[in-house]
Amino acid sequence: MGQIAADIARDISEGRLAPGADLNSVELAARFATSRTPVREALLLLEKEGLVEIPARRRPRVANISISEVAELYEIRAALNGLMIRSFLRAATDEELVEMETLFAAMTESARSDDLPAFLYARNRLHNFWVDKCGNSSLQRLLRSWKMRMSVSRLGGDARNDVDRILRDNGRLTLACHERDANLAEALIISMTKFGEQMILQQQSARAAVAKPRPALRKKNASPANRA
Amino acid sequence: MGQIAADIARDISEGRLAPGADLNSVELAARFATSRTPVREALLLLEKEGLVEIPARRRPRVANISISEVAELYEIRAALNGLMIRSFLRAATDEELVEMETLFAAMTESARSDDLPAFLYARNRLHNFWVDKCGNSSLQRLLRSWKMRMSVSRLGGDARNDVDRILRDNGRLTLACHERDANLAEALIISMTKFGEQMILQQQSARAAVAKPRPALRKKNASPANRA
DNA sequence: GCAAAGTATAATGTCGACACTTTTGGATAA
DNA sequence: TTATCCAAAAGTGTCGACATTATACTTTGC
Repeated sequence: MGQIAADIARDISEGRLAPGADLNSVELAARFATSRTPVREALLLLEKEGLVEIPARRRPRVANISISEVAELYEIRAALNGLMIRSFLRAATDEELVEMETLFAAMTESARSDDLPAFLYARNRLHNFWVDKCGNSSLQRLLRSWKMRMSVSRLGGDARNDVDRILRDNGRLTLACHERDANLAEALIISMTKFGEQMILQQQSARAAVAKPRPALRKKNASPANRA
Repeated sequence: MGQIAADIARDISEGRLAPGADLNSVELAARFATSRTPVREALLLLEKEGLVEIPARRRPRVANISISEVAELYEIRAALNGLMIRSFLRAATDEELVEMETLFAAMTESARSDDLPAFLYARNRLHNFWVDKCGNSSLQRLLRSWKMRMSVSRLGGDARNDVDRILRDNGRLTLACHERDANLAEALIISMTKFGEQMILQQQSARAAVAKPRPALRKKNASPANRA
């Protein structure tokens, strides 16, 4: 992906650019020390990824994912994750299964030492491992491009409460993979994906309750976030 | 989608632009009576859809889908179609099921009168109906954008031999939907999707055997197809 | 004081131009 | 002939400029 698009995508999915934030090409061009053309290209790319909305003739902004859309996306993601883990088990060598268990061990370890960032990182590594080794490059691209859209401002949060559950689920899935039980692995990852959806929805409603004294339309000066 | 992108996409998926055909932005800009900027935008869009390849600094060309990629895409498509038909059955009203049967009746009718184009059109209408009514707009977008990539030069062909099979399969699926048997419907549509894959692969190898006296690299004048 | 209308500012989408790279096609050498 | 090199032609990616359209601010009327 283009460097500019990747940068903006990261800013969005790591929460530095909130949903609705202004993405006018002039400011971005200045920020990236380039003309508007490559910026426009990047924004169009991100629009297709679903991270950005570009209403005709209006300024692009960070996409605002509705509750119902979250549900839609997670339903698709659950199905694709199921296919992914099946493909993984079909393609994986025994050595790779061992590698997988090493990755899970890292999760366990950081959970034991109460290191939340390390734990989330380890979980990511494990999941990415499955994706990378599933042997279906189109599926990889699809899942990766959606990961961004999903993980929008997910990290941090109050994931601490869920560490146990996440650890347990991933342990089960790792075991199922170890035993090459594709049906079980599929069922597990689908259930896990749906649990992830619940977490997102909770967070979203919590956020909506706290940070919305007003409908937030028609503000005087919009999004002072990226004012140098 | 942009008008230009849609036009080019149609030319590709209906076979007027063969895989590998040149898509340089100058000619396209002339053809669409515009500057290169909107053309470039369209090509980038189509690249993301998978219909076009744009090597850096080189001329864009119609994407060439490899055998293994076909397999990958169909595996994903099978899973998504399964989800789609489930979602359809969850969302569909009884009236819509009646409408569905009307559409299937049209298929039967055109098969009886040996009208192949009408038959394929009716099949498309039925399938699009399911997609349109599945109630998951993200899934709709995804399936639609892939349909193009799949149906690349599919129509016509020797589908005549397969009319019976297609009719039978769609009949079964329609019936399963009528009875709201989601599990059966899913199994059927997955099997149908895989059959579609077989057809594509057959056609592709047939074509490869016939139309490839040479590796087709380094030709003197490439693709005189779009010379006005 | 508040809403509506009007004006000024700012951003969009498209264009033609430019420097640089790839491709073409021919000239040269083996 | 066939391969290698070189110059001319063509194409790419990026830029700044422009007309058009949206937004922000100010003035006007109530």
